[in-house]
Amino acid sequence: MPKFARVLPDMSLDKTFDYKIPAGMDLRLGCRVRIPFGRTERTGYVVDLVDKSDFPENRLKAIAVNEGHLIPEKMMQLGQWIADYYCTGMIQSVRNMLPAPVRKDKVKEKTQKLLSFAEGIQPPSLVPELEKKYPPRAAVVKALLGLKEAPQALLMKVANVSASPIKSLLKAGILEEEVRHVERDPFGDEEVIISKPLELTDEQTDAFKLITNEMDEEKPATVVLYGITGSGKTEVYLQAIAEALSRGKQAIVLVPEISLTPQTVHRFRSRFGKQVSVLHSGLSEGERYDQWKLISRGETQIVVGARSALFAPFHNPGIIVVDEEHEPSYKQDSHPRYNARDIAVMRGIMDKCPVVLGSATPSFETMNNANQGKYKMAKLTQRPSTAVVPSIKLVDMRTEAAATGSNQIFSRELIESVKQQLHDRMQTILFLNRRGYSTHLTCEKCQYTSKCGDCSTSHTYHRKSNVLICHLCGDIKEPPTKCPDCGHKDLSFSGLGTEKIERLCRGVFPNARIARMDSDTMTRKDSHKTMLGDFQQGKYDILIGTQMIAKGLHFPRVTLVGVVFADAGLNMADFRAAERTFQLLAQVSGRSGRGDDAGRVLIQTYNPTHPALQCALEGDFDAFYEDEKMGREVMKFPPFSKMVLIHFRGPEEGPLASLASDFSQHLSKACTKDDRLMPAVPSPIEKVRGQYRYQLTIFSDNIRRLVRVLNWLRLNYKAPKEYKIIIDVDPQSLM
DNA sequence: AGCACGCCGACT
DNA sequence: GTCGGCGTGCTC
Ligand SMILES: [Zn+2]
Ligand SMILES: [Zn+2]
Repeated sequence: MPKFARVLPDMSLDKTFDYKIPAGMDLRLGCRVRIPFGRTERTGYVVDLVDKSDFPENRLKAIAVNEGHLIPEKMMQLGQWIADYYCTGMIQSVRNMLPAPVRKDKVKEKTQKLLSFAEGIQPPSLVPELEKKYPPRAAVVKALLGLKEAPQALLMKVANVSASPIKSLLKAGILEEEVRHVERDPFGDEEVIISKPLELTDEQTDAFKLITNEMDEEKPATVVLYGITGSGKTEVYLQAIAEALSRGKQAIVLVPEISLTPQTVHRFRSRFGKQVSVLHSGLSEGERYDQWKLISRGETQIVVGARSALFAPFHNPGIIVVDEEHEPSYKQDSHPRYNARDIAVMRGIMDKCPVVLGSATPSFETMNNANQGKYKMAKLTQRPSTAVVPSIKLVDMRTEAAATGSNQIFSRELIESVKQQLHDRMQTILFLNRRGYSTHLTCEKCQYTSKCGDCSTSHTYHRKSNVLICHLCGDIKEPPTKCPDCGHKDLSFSGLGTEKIERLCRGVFPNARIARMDSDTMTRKDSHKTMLGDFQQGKYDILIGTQMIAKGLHFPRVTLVGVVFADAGLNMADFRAAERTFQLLAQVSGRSGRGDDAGRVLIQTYNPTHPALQCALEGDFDAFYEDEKMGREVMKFPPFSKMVLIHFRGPEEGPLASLASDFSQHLSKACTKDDRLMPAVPSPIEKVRGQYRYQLTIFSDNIRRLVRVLNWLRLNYKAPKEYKIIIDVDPQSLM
């Protein structure tokens, strides 16, 4: 055992302190300890074990208590990597790896009182006499003969008695009570019938073999499982996981929060039963605590969960699955701003286990890694023969405008189709391809959006100063007073919203029952679920919404999906606009129909030749990838460079702008030819909750070096009071 | 980050 | 006289 432990106190101090290790204390990296600190005692984490200290060794204090090993050694290494790469302090990274209830350790172990017969009691012999005098007590004894031991509530139910006969039996010394620790059960009383592994198709077998072969490699590769909707990715995961378990290892399954439904968890529980634990935001503090402890004690072998489940404290994971790997929600939007998909790959390297990235529409970065040979690739292209796919059609709104004499929001074809749906008592989803806040100036009629020629990115409209700004290069432009394409005078800042579509809809279909879902109407946390539930039960005919209604796409009575303006997504000021639009349309088109009618998808657009739309229409992912590759290579957008976004926040605009440009100056001194430092600009959303926002973008061919520079600035560049500098490496949102 | 020390003003 | 404002400095 080394002489000293380097300890990180659990407060936002982010400095380590060395301590003597008392004789006989078995410390490892990742232990939680109590340390004397100043004149008090506090909690900390052991981050290093050393034989020499920089501090005068005779002044070192000793660790007070070892509270136990919370974080596996390799995860401490992972935590340090995250802190370095995403430019945060180690303490934030360590905290991030522990669920709040575990870190605060305020959760009480749940206990249950179990009733059983007292020792030395011959219960059957008691029954005849009790039956004469106290029939309820006899019922309790008879019930407990079968149960052997039971909590009071269950005993009352089985014996069909009140609490009093049990109390009497306890008093008489016939029953005794034992207090025992139990785990809180997040699964309710759900009965699980264990399912047998399904027979794999040839493609699934190939995928399975590709993954499991990696388990024997010294340096297991990451495998992309590219499988169209309904092609059976999950069965491949399940059998690969079984293989990892058979080698005495554990498995981590990440699923995007919104896909983490009881049905998803059930798929895993019905194969692996009690070996499965879950970690997600729907758990109570106590449940989360218990699930984490089960994993930590090695009592479960599999975890299914959202982003943070990646930090499940398994000591020897044998496989890590990231389902729907393209989902932007894998990126955390607070410090440390890690992407769980990328960190999964990193954990796979550290734990020497294969990582499986599954998706029907892999992200461009992942495809690129696969095509460059960094990742291996397995494809699932077949659906069961019983599956039906919807018919997809692009509706050219330019010819629609020519035919009707003016620009329209709804094409005649869409209107007729909806009317038919209403007549047939079938349901319709009207989809607005928008993500978050609209920040560009768009022609309401023809969807024209001004773009920066240098950066092929939409200009951002800033209402206060009435200018268009390119948020990458800072190019400033006067907004046009009328649409350069169609001459329309209303160029709208907010873009077409769901509200307006609802209004129009009520006008065109006055008798239809219409529901609208967006982040404005969905204030309560579960109102989203409620409305989807109501829609599924047929309480509405038409559902209007953005991304968040994606789940409804799979409801069987939804046989028409109208994408109102596919262009809205393409015009977002984000180099991933085309990719996101393609993924969304592919998802809409891939809706798995059951029964005989998968229905129709109508995609309205002013830009029908756009590759993202054409390729989605034809389901041609490879063609889309090739086209997108050209665009990104020319611009050197990620993954052909790395991107860092730096946010500046503060209460006054002038000082904030100065801060941003001053920081930029300091940064530019440390930049090399490998870095492209863009000017500081006001953020697309200039002000949020009284805080002004500026941002600056850096592209780099040497991210490790850039990150070292940024870490140095983070520690040494002091922003004025009330002003914040936030570093976001590999951003998913450019706002 | 906490927490103490410390050095000034305003209230009993 | 003492209560309390938060500036400065330290924690192995
Ligand atoms: Zn530009
Ligand atoms: Zn126009």
